[in-house]
Amino acid sequence: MADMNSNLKLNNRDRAVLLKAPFLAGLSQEILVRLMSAMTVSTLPARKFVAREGEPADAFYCVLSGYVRLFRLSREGREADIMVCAPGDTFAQCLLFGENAYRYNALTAEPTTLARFDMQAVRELAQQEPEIAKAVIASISRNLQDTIDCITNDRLFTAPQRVANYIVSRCPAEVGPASIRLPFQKNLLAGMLGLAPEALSRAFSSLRKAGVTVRGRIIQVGDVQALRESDASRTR
Amino acid sequence: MADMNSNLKLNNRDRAVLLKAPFLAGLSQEILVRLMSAMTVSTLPARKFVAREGEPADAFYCVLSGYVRLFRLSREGREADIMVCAPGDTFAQCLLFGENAYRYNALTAEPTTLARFDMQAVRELAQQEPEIAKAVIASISRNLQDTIDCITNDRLFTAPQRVANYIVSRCPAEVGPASIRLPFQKNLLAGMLGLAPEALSRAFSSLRKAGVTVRGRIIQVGDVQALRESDASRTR
DNA sequence: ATGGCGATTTGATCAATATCAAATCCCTCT
DNA sequence: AGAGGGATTTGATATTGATCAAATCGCCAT
Repeated sequence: MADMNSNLKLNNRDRAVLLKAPFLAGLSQEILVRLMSAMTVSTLPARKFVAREGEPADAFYCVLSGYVRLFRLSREGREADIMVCAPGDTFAQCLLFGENAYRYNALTAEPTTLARFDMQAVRELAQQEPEIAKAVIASISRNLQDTIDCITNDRLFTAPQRVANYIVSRCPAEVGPASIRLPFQKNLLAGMLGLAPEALSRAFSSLRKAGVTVRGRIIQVGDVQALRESDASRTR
Repeated sequence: MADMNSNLKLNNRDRAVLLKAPFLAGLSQEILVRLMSAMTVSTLPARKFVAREGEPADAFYCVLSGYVRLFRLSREGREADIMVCAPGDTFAQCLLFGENAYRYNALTAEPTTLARFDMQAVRELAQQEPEIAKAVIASISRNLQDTIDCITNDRLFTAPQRVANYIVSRCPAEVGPASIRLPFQKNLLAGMLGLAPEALSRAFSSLRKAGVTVRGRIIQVGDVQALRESDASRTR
């Protein structure tokens, strides 16, 4: 990436995200140092490709701030989102011991800071250090679980149900009222849920009767438990 | 599983499948011996649960013969297939260093022989032997790729397109005529492709104009390349 | 606070697929 | 070879969500 701003220094916020990322959390100091020697940090503006489907894969990434959208293109140019990576998420790790080309496009959805891990270097570290191999296994596993959740959501639930599930999953409390703020544009959320933006919008409005109010990025829920158990989450 | 037929001896066919399974292929003799000490073999009749969602996960499995259907249930009892495991496929490996409960149901679709790997034992082996850790990473990665393919298929293609893709993927030749036999009931295939059985049936009949003939489990394709590039694989 | 513009919503329509019911097929067992 | 029964197909209809167009909203820079 020609216009990437690369530097070795992390600001405090990014460092905190990195150390709490599931991939790195729980590793010893010594191991962290070794892993971070295979890492560089860079910041990209919105709408830049981090990776393109078919390109040789020589690095995987951990999002430190911002969001990265992973998607594939059909022959006619329609896009299918695979997932949206938030701070702390890792992507393309599954290419460590497998294919050597990216299997999807990765595009920043907004200005984004990334930790870039050199594939070859980490491959070698993982062979030497069981702790690193374990961290890789754990984080790919989490990825797989999330992807499986995505399939079952798509196949089991309607649009309003998936939206309700998403809202509930982001509410801090299990019961009572809640107010959350979407961390990104509705556009992105629609893609994540496998919906056209119009369908997301209609899903929100169909959730009004379950006590959901939407104003811009702010979503208010009358009662989280009621939403979880509402018709919208049960029909089909 | 009370009615499981457990034995340590593998017949030749099952042994060959096991050694060629992506998870084990390429491992050294010594490592294989150690892994197989954490393994037992068992044969189950059709329609037996190998695992149930929520149950503590103390083993993962490699299919040696037969088929295992992985699926989740909605609250109302509708089922969503996640994948169908064929001989050589491994499942539930992603629980090695993560959750300790199965995240989905696993049900034999027909009489099935399985290699059962003790989770705890393999966990320890993977910590000691980088080669094993590497094999685990590679096979979970493959799993993740397949699951991602599944999502993009669902989101990008219509029923006839997905069916056409499936047929093409199973044809031995890239071009010219082909005749394949479905390895299992159409029921299962429908689930794999995220379709109701009726929709699969209609998809097949809509592929007649692309040169596909179906009689029982036998599928004849006039020209594989034509099918790959047909409208059925391109519309949308 | 205000203007402007991209993002979102709303409306109308259409295409895809689920669902339920009935007819037919095909595999297996005798 | 024939019967029986589950699997599959076909038909009719209902739902869901995509698509295209137009109206409106809300965010951001003045």
